[in-house]
Amino acid sequence: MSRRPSAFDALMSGARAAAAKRKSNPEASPSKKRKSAESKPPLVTNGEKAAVDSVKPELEMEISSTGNGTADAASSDAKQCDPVECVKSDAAEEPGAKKPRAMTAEERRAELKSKIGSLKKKPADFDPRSVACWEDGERVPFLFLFLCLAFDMISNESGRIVITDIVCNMLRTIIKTTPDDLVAAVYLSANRVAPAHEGVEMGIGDASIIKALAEACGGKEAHIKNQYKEKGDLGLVAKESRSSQSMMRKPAALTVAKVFDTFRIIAKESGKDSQEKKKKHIKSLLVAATDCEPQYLIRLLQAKLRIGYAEQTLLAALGQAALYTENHSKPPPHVSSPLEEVITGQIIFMIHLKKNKGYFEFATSITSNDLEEIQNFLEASVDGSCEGLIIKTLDTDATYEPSKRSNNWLKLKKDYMDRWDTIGAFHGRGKRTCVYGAFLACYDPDNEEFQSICKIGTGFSEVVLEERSASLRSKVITKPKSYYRCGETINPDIWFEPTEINDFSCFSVKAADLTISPAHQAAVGIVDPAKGISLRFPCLLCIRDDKNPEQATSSAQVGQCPNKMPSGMIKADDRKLCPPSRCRMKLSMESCAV
DNA sequence: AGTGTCTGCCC
DNA sequence: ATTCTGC
DNA sequence: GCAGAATGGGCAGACACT
Repeated sequence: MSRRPSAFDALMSGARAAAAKRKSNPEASPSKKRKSAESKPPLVTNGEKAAVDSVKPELEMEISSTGNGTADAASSDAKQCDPVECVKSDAAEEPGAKKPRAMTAEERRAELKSKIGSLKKKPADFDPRSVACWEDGERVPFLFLFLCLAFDMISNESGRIVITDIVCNMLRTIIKTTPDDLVAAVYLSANRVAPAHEGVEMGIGDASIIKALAEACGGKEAHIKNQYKEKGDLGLVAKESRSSQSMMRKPAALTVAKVFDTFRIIAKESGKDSQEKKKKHIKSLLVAATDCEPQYLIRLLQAKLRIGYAEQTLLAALGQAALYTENHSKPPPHVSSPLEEVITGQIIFMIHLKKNKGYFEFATSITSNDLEEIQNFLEASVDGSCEGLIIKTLDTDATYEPSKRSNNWLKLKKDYMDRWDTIGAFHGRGKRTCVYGAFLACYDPDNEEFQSICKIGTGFSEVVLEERSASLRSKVITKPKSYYRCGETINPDIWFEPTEINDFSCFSVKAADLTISPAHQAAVGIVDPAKGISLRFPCLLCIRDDKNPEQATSSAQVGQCPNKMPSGMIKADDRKLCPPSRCRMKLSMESCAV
């Protein structure tokens, strides 16, 4: 259902008063020039403040406007006259228009690109008008947003401060010129379509995107998939496979508002043929996209912007932008605080329990600071099929704080350790392009079959991943061996020679648990006639490259019983609970986020 | 109506 | 979920 | 220590396909 409210949501839900104000004035057409239309006090800062404050209310308005418009997506598309066109005609009608000739799209882009660098200035030195190549009130070009966020800007920066400054300046630019677009810009750059607690999702995944992409560029799905594997970035694939259909008439340039609206429409589509409709919307965006736009459109759809910038940075930038554009004399009324939301959540929870005739009960607990005692209690809990313990300090005032990790509440869990061979791998994506992103581990029951047990994609340092990828690349075979047994839903990109032929090297893997798996085949037939066993939270510990290894875990061992696995080793964590020599299992402590 | 695929969400 | 990396 | 970006198993619900 609804997720935990984030700081982002809290911020975005500011100033309902402004909402009321705006709702009473719904005529304010976004495509009209703001200066004259709103005729707010001459003091710009006030206008900007309103813009910042009204982020949420505006969103609500937009939602309702698109929602009430028409059920049919196409017509609602059409109804929203293209913002750029509107503005252009506006300008043409206006006798005193500053810019006599509308620039061509290319000219605009060139201008934008040449100016965009100054976003890097310290906010104090930044003139929020200096980079805008659109007029006040004109819809902000989508390209602007993603030139800022990606092109030579953020993606080439690694310092948080600089990135925050850039985003801050970007937001200020929008606030200054087209405050109506702020909501869309903020949501887009947060890669969201609605506040988290509303649970609105686009319902678009890689598979749908690949289909849309294939149709958009007239290629085959398989081809797109291969490109994806090769390039590790669907966005790049989109960018490079430009539409093959010649476009006689270039659609109007994408705007921030247009993209955001379309995303909302996509999110709202449901029921029969909804997938088809979503695909259509995506294609329509792609057709209109130029430059690096396809790349970021696709990345947005995937919710993988991966430019080293995400919610927290946006938050900081938003706050900073607000500081630069207003005087924060009075906090907006009725800002719902995170605390409020939490309380609300609890009430809902209790109602829910009542409905379902649930009840509370105290967890089994001990009070102790004796390590051995805790250790025994942990083992008892594990024997009782619990995941582990929650440890809570009694010294400090350890209240539960949602979404926060602290050392006052800790999860205490056990780990399993074992060694597995590798029979396959998957191409890495993003920063793992060109290396394998995950490996298919298996175990070998008495040398007759290699049965898949899990994929492993975490625990690799970059160096290890590089090395492993390099050394395994020479072991690639075209088809899985007949004695590789692996669930049908698991399709590695690459298969490897069996490890007998390799120089023996297997993975030391740790896991939180063993589970009966519908997908993996380890020890199939032992625990279940059709199901195998898999690992929960598998994670690479190290790679054993010795020539004379002990054998990897055998079928008998795994098959015995989940939760009863012989544990390999004993390695204490940074925060030791007990001396390693006494541990039979690794104690993994983490702060508790519940 | 039954099965398969995809997505989101949980951990 | 777990983990690694750069700041 | 934080933020971000890689990656895991498994399940339920929604659609699409047959």
